[in-house]
Amino acid sequence: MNLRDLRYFVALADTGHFGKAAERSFVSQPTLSAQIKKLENYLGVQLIERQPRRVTLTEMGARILPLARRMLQESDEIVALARNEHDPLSGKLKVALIPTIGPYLLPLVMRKLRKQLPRLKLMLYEYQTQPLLDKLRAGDIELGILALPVPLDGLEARELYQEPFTVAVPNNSPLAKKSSVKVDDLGGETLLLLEDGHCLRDQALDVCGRIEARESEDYRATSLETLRQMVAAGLGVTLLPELATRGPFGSGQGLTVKHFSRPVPSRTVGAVWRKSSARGDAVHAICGVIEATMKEVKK
Amino acid sequence: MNLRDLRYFVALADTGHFGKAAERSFVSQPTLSAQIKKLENYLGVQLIERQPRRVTLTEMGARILPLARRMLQESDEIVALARNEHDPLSGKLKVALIPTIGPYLLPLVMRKLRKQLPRLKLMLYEYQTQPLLDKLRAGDIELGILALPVPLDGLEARELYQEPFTVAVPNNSPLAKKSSVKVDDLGGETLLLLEDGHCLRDQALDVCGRIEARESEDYRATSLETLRQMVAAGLGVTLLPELATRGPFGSGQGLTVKHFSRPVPSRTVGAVWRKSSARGDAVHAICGVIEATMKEVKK
DNA sequence: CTACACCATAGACGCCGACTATGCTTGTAT
DNA sequence: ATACAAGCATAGTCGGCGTCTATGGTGTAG
Repeated sequence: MNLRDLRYFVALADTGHFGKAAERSFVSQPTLSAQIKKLENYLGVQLIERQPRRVTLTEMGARILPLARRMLQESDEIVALARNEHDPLSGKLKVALIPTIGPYLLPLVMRKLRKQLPRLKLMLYEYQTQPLLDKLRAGDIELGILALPVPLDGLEARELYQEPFTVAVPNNSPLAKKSSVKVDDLGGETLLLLEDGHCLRDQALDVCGRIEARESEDYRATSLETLRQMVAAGLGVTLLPELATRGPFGSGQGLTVKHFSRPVPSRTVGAVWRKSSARGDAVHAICGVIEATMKEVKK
Repeated sequence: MNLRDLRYFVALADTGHFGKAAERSFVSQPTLSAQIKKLENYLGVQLIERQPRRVTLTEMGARILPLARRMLQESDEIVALARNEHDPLSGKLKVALIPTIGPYLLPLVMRKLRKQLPRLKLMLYEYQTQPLLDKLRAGDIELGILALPVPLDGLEARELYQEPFTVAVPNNSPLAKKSSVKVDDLGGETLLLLEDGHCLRDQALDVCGRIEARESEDYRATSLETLRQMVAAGLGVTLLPELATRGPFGSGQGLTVKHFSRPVPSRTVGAVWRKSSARGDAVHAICGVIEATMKEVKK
């Protein structure tokens, strides 16, 4: 069966006239005639009664007509659905961010994202790097924002911005008063870190690898906020990504945030998506907005 | 858009594998691949994400999938509807009979019709000849049972049986006692007739045309039953079709039914339908049953 | 009775969808 | 690390279906 035949049939039922139905269907009369006959043949039922001056439906034709109409309407619905949302920058898009980026980056970019990509409905999730990559590969999410590099198998990545690390120290620490802090100055300090699974933990260890800072064995923070509390309590120092020290998250309450002097250690924040993803346009649009926002923020 | 493409799409969504979907659809893998691509192109939307080891739906694909399924299901419904009732001897069939035949013929044939054509749902109507022919031509009914001949424009007819006329006389009439009655014996009698529009009226006038029976001016019966009452009341005599004198409609209650001696006047009862009707098979099946029944009855 | 309206049939043609063969990319195994 | 296997895309070819124009056949109207 063919949708085209159903269209012919409906046109014929509407006009009651082969010639008019053919005209309305933009085909010749013999074409429509033959296709109707073929449809009848296929169904094994006569749909149309060819009366001399008029064409009417048989009982079976009358029963099939509303079904045919519904099918055609649904076919139009599919086309409309696809064509209307044909815009690649519309529809739902599932985005995941790692915990050390999400809460600090989103406030900066969400308003701009909503404004510049108003038809894109972002579904936001928060996963650590490994689960994020798993869900990305499984197709559960479309885009991940995390710290690069990560192993890319079938994935594509785009760097978004460099995020310097800062060091958070208790107010009473000697470091708090230094005008400039170098990585080497952290020698001998107790280093507070996030629990396993957070990439920031590995990045911090990497930054401090060469020096003699010892990690506290007793505490493994579950979030940057608890980590901040621990520093303020004087239990040690920690590295914080710069975005986590902005706005309401800055110094204060027993804690001082110091920027490193050059060479400033940093991490690369980027976007990751499946190479096969159908949402490449939307992904790059989002990346563009984030990049632009971060360039402004740096100024 | 093509239903075939939707079938391919659904198969692909079900299997998540081009090769398997092609196999399930009984086509080669490149064929299915190309048609899916064409469908995506037509809709202007990517439906499928081709991941290396697996095929998944895009968000738009997931939204379209249920619509596609519904369409295919409805297409199957149409086919099932047509194929199941593909039997020409099934479905509704609207049949009209004239008032002087219906009430007397139907009791004789209905049981046999129901038995031999059990899947045919007869919708019965009663109209006088002219309205019956009008409704037949208009397509409101499919089959008419009436007295032939009638003007056949685009109609087809089939004779079913000969129905002799009988004469109904009051018990106290001299005719009631005669062993045989000829048409000429009706000379001088008051002839009671149905009102205008009933063909039986014209047939009776035709039978009695040559003789000197005068029609009663005061009464025009609206049905054979009132006519019978009028005869029993001694107001005159009338012609009755034989079927209207059988079983519960015979002599009695002040009325005697006399058969004519040869040559017996009669009328031809037949079936009429549109030449273009799609229900020729059913019509002829019904005619066959009526014919057979009437042959048995005559014995 | 002739002319017209209207659907069906005939014959030709172009395009779509099908196939086989092969290429390309990715993941896997030795 | 290299070779193989899996899996979808591409290339090239072919047949059939849907389309057209021209014409036939039938019923209606003037």
